[in-house]
Parts: sequence; C-alpha cells; structure tokens
Amino acid sequence: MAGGATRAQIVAAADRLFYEQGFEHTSFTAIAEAVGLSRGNFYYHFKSKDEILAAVIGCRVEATRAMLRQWEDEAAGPAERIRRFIRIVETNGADIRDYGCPVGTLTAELAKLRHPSRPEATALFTLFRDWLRAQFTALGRARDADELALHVLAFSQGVAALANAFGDQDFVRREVERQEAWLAALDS
Amino acid sequence: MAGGATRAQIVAAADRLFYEQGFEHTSFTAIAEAVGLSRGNFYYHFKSKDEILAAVIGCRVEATRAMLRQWEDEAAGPAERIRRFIRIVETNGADIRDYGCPVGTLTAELAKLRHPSRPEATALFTLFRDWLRAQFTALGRARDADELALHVLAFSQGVAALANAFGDQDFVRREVERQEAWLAALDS
DNA sequence: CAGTGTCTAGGACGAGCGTCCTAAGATGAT
DNA sequence: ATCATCTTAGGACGCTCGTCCTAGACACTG
Repeated sequence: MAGGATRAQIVAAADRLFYEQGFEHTSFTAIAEAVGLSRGNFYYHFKSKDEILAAVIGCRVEATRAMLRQWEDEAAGPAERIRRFIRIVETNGADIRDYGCPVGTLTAELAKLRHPSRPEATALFTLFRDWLRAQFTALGRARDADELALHVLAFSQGVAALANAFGDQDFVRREVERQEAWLAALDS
Repeated sequence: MAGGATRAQIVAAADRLFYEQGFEHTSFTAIAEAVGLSRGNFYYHFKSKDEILAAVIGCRVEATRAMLRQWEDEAAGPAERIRRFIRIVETNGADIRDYGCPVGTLTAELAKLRHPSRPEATALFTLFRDWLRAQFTALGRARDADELALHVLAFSQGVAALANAFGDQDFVRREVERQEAWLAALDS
C-alpha cells in the first residue's frame, strides 16, 4: 500500500523538522514541502498537527527500542553497553552540536507549551532510564541502579546542551572520557 | 520618568513569560495583559518583538552579573563560591522543575529558531563559564580551569533538564551532593 | 467497461500573529 | 491658560497558521 509509505514519509520529514526547528516553529507547509505533497492533503493522513507529533514520538520510541536492543546484542557486558550510551553524544556529535538532544529539546519545548503529548515525550527519557537501570543492576549495583541511571542521563543532557550552545567538539570528547573513567571506577 | 518604569515592567513581564512559555509561544497580547497595557502601545516602547528579547537578555545579563558579584562578596573562598553555583539548581528548584533552566532553554530555543539574538543568549552561559573558570583558577587549577568550569556548567544543565522532565526533587538533591563531593575531592 | 475505494491538489475559512498608524489623554513648562 | 511633549488606547493591515471541504485523478475489481 502506497499510503503507508506516504504516511511514513510524512512522519520522517516531520521528525527531522521538529528536531531541527522545534515543534511549534515547524508548519504544515514546511512538512509538505519536505515531502513534496500539497498542504491540504495532510488531513487525509493526519487529522491534526498534534496527531503528527504523536506519530513522530511513537516512531522515536520504536527507533529507540530498536537501538537499545541492538546495543544489547552487540555489546559484550553491561559496562560496555553503558559506554555505548555515554558515547552517543560523540557518535551523534554533529547533530547534537547543531540541534541539541532530540529527546531533551522536545521534552523541554512540550513542557513550556503545556502540550498534551508531554508525557509521551518524557517516556522517551524513561526508556533510556529503565534500560540504563537494568545495566547497572546487571553490574551489581541493584541498590542505586536508578540513581546511577539518572546520573548518566543527566550527563548526556548537560553535554548536549553545552555542545549545542558552544559548538565545542573537544569539550564533548573530554566529558565522554571523564564519564567513562567514572564508570570504570564504579567497579572498584 | 514613568516611561522608564513602564519599560522595565514590560521587560520583567516578558522575561517571566519567555521563561515559562518560551519566546516564540509568548505573544504581544500575553505580555500586554500581564502588564495591563494595550497591545498596540508596545510599539512606542519597543519597535519589535526581537527588541523586547534583546532587552530581556540584557536584563538577565545584568541580573547574572549582580548575582555573581554577590556570591563573590558573601562566599569565603573560591570553593564556597563554586558550591553556591552547584546549589543553584536546588535553590531555584521549583522554577527549574516547572520550566527548566532559564539560560539553557532560551539558548536551545533560539538555536532552533536560528534567531539573530542567539549569540547574546549564549553569552549568558559564557558569563557563568568565565566566572567559574576564575574560581577554579583561584583554586589552583589554572591549567584545566576552563574544562572544570564547563564540567560544572554541564552538570547544572543536565540536572535542570531531568528535573524538568521528571519533576524529581530528590534526584536534584542527590546530584548536588554528588557534585559537591566531586568538588571536595578536587583539592586532594 | 463501469464502478468503487484510495489518494491527491488546491483553495477557502476563521483566528491569531507581529507590525504600524492615528487620535486622544496626561503632564509639565511658560 | 496655552502649548509642546510624552504616553496611551484602539484598531487596521497583511500575513501565516492549523483546519477543513470538494472535486478529480488514479488503480483496482467485477
């Protein structure tokens, strides 16, 4: 069915534009131009802009789940998996420098807009939080696993915010090294 | 001159609204209602919305400078001054939980909007960065003072982002303790 | 070939936006 | 009291927004 493909194209274009320009600043016209469709036609696929947002968030949830699954398959142990997460601010360095963290900036914007879909955006954070907590638990830190998970999550948010503000890649690299050293020192 | 007072009232109201709702989402009408003036009259005080933003940023720069000066007066040494900064995420806990960091969220929004005033917003970060670097230098860490300053800045941004997302004050308290322990361990 | 359901283009619609103008009120000096 | 200046209210303007309607193109089925 070609409709499903068109819908997926719309979601993909909206996903990128919401990331680069923010949700509110992105208009139907901009998404339509990106996909190459007429503006009015959107109503056939989505009844409102909020519905596109919901689809985008759902798409991101799925992509995040897939990425975490892949990390579990590829990485040897929990420590290596956590390192994968820590390095993500360096792996996606260019995008983060230009547009910040996709999860963090969307969550912050929806909070200011008091948007109904805010909890769904926060759930993206929870996805990482739960996954990290599981890794720290496997690392033998069941007692403070959630606290450590939030700490690593906060690290990534802080680094992303400053990387975006100052555009400094060296800073990102240094902070990743520091955080990896912190992780290595956890064992002892 | 009453005009100066009115102008200051407008800037104060806009400052708060930009913080709570974001710059783009805040309309002239909303600011006018907050101040109790007619919408059209704004053109007498500010030629455009961007001009209000510039005034708001300038106001925040001045307030930040005053706060940093006060910390220098009140706090005993550089370590205590840095602790003041670290604790700010707890001191302003309620606002940060509801609206995030004023500097971080504004910088992120203006980056997405590609707004001309973005450098001025980033300068707010630089204000803290330079001040922290000076404190770390006074602490005898001249060699890596800037790196340490950015690290502390990243801490505050990360904590603010997650505090806003999850609304968890205990998390903030724990992270402040952790960061203070990190600072205390720097001496040795 | 007729008909049916899927998908699309194009534009109308009311609302809200930032901007800008104009006339009138307030204030103070002469 | 008169006048110039500062400050205000109210609304018009053109534009873009999200929303929604309608007519037709297209592909597939009987």
